[in-house]
Amino acid sequence: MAGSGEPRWLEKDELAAWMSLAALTFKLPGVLDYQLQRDSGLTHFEYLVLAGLSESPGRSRRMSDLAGFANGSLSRLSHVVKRLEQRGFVERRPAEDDGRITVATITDSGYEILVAAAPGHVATVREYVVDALTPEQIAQLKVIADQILAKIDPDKSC
Amino acid sequence: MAGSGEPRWLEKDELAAWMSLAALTFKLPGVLDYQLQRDSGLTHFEYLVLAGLSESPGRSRRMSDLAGFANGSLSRLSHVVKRLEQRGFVERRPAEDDGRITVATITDSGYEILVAAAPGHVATVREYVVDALTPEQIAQLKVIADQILAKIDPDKSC
DNA sequence: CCCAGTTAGTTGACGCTTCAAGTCAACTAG
DNA sequence: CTAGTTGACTTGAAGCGTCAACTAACTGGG
Repeated sequence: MAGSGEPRWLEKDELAAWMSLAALTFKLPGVLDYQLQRDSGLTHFEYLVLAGLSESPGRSRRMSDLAGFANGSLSRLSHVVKRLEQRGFVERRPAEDDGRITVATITDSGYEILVAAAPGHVATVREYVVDALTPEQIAQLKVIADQILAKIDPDKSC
Repeated sequence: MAGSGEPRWLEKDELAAWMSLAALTFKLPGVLDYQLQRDSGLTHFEYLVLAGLSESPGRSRRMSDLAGFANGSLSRLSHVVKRLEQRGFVERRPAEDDGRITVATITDSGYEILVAAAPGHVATVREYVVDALTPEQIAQLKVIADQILAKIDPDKSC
């Protein structure tokens, strides 16, 4: 698909909204990563991985789950978890009942890093996103983002 | 900043909206890049660079301008333009009046690539973003994104 | 049982982005 | 006019993500 004939061009306001969204997807990750990296030595993705583990039963989660939670590919997660393991923030071991499955667990030192990183990260999210919007806009944003996400992967119902 | 005392935690719905937006900023770029790469051998950033040049007077623009337009750092742009130049899609030369300035120009072959890429790209934007939303939501999205962007770089008024 | 097929995860190479350092041109004060 | 500073890029190295290939473990039909 995506190439047959002449697709409907974007209206002026559609284009403007898209350009704003595109700018956002380029710039927001940079802001988040910069703050986390500077203050805690973590990327946003690493933060999400640690956060995902910390709020799971037994502070553990299988790789595929975690990848879904952190919005990344399994391959990406595998690389990241290897590095986090080398830094002593997580551990990995195969599941007992199914040897194909790898279960990652956050360590105490990983948990400490996460707890130390959280306030600054939350403050940044607040500063750039939440406090920039009205409560009504926050509600709108969630609906909008979820509708787009539903198009991207239709299954993963949240 | 971003670390003094105990910052206000996120409310449940604030957190939910943020997680949706975060998921979006992780996944949307992948979708866009994938389509453009597969169908035209371009990244979204490269596409924006070519598009920015094509709609500028003389099909030319100085590097800093272009970096701002394409939402990237000057360094990133410099690398990308070098590669695009090697592929024959753009040319570079110093400005006549100020030798520090580099002016990039899209070539005919670059323009062809862009024109060939555009329909598929627009169709993708339509499929995943524009058609997922109501006209009202599109208007909301623009306002929301612009407000967040204004926090990120307060000067760059559009 | 056993082998083909599927599922889960890992790995290495390659390309891209970032960061810090470097270049060169243009002001600017003495 | 020249020494120092600022501005506009460019460059190289280092780190991260993606893709394709690979390994290992389970599953299911014959």
